[in-house]
Amino acid sequence: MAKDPAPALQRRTLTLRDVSDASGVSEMTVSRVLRNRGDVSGPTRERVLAAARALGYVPNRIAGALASQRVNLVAVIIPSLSNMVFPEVLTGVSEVLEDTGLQPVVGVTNYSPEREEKVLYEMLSWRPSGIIIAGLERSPAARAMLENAGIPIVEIMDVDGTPVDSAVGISHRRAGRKMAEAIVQAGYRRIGFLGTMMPHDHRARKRLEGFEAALAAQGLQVEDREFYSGGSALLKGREMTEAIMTRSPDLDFLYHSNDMIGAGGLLWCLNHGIDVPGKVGLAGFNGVELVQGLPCRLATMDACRLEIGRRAAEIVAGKRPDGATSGVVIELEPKLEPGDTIRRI
Amino acid sequence: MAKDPAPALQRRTLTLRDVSDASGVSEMTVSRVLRNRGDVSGPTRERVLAAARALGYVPNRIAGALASQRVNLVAVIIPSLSNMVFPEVLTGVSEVLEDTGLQPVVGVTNYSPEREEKVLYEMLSWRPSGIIIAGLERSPAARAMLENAGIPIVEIMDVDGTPVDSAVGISHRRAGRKMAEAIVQAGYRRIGFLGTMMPHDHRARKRLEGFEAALAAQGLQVEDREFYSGGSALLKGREMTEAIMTRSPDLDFLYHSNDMIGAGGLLWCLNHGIDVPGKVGLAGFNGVELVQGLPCRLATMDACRLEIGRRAAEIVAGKRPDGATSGVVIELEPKLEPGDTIRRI
DNA sequence: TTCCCGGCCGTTACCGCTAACATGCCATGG
DNA sequence: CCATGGCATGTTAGCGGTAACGGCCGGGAA
Repeated sequence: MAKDPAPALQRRTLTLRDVSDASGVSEMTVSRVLRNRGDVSGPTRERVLAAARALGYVPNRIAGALASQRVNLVAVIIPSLSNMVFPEVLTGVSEVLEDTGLQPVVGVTNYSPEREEKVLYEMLSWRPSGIIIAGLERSPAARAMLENAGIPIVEIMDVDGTPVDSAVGISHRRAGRKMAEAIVQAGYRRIGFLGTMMPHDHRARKRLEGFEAALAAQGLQVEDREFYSGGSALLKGREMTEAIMTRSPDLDFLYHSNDMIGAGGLLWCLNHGIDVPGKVGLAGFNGVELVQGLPCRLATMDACRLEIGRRAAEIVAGKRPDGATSGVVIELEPKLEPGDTIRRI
Repeated sequence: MAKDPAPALQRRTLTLRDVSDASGVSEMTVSRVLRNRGDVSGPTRERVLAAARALGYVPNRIAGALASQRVNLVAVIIPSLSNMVFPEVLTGVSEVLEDTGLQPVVGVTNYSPEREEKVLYEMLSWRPSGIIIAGLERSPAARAMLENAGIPIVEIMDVDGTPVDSAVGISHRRAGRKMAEAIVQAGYRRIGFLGTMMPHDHRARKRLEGFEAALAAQGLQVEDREFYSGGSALLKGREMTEAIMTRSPDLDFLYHSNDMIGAGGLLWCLNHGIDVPGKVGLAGFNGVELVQGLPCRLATMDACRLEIGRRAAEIVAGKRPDGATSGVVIELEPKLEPGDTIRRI
């Protein structure tokens, strides 16, 4: 922003008044210049900008927001930052918000409904002009807060449920189903499942539900399953795969609830000389970049993370072609990427 | 928070006034109750809380912050969210801030000085009560903003330089040096380097500088090098390793600027039946969880990310034993984890 | 010339909340 | 008995901006 190093020894933080004094115009005029709003003559504008820069003035948005009843913040509430999927959603959001004057503010819930409630409350207390929040399942209190917020709400990642307002995501039930169908189609019959032990990861649960439903439709079922929580997902993937394959050596497919444990499973199989995808097939979920670097490409399903972030941001920013900022529901289509770990028929 | 779903059909957002009307006391008393400050009788407190809950009132922090001149926000400014290292720093920060009433707000710069300047300006305009910011290198304007902010500033990750105020981190030069010494000690002599092409990743640069300096002290040098930018780091690690080993087949050690490309390199070596660590040794940097899941543990150096986050937060929160909130410099000691990819002597 | 209009800038009244002070009440002690 | 003091509550005056409106001035239209 400014290019001059501001003067040393500042007693208190600067206000519009300081800039107006320094440039000989009213505070209102300074405000107009700094916001680029209303008519100000060229020379005046220059004088004001010079003064502001020289002083190192940084506007006080708190005061500005209170007076104008407008806040350029969009709350983005997500369960976690550590699993590669949400950072990509954020990238999409930032991209779209970039030139709107709006700014994303991130809150993390750690998959805890209590924390979600707290984070939401905290966010709302700053009166953001929109909310993007992961998932459709939440406590009654959280739902009430969203309903009464009076701002655009976009629930993301998932469309299997009833949104408060708008929603952008994929159907995880359908994703699970699709994967099951592809697996059965490829001739696998004795299928194992490996996943996380997170009661609040509703999307993983829905994928499994869809997966099992599709198997059932073919007269099949999940033969064995293995769960974990915490720790290095890659390592857990190895360990769980070892465990399940020892216990049920006749499994011919391992469906993992995410790519990271899937990668671990793949590494274990390759290490043990198991023929992939001949003897055992593998699949994960999310389509993270990582899988491209593995010795052979893990089958996965792209969760459309970037696109979800973009579309959600477009809604809150009023950037949709139809201008709608509420009641929009967008279901994206996850793409199956068979990679090298499902037999080609 | 509240447990009742708030009443439907809210015309405008609620204010203290609405709660005070509903509970028959003054706004000031409501304010006292909601902030748990000052004396309020038990019954009054109950009535007020009940009314607030029933209405679904959410305080307006904007007004509160303006009136009290206090903001419970701590700005955390980092280069990226997508490489596993900063989320862990954030975890440490959140942990410590948890019970202080302070709240972290994240800004991402994408390793761009211009964006850093913008993000910082934006953050400062909300008058946070502290700043935690990655790195020591920044534009004069950014430095000036920090110097004039009048709040605790903690620069994190790195201590090789002059902090504006406080700093918590490791010496990346020393980290590079230490790794070089361990490698030479183990008998490796023809050493290659693989890294990112990011002119603004000063910490990676410093590690390389330290690394080369230590080699030079032993009469050695980096024999070949390979750089990348963008894409899946794991895949790039494989590709770069293939490239460098094809070009310089006599290299006996590959030092990677981060664990992700190191993991890619390791997978490539294992895939090509190269004896690790006998014929070729490998090392990365960061100590990310991921490396534990690889077929053999990549040598790495823990960057103390969690601890850095914690210590930084303690400073801005005034939680240090000595209560200092400025001028604190903490150098943490990165630990070499030799794993299985450096010969044991 | 008069009138009107648009460019430019200032004045006033808040935005919703809290610090600081004022007030009323009751129990207590001299 | 009244002064004293602590509790519980109310009143007042901003915090630092901005919306809305008003005033002044110069120039083109009537």
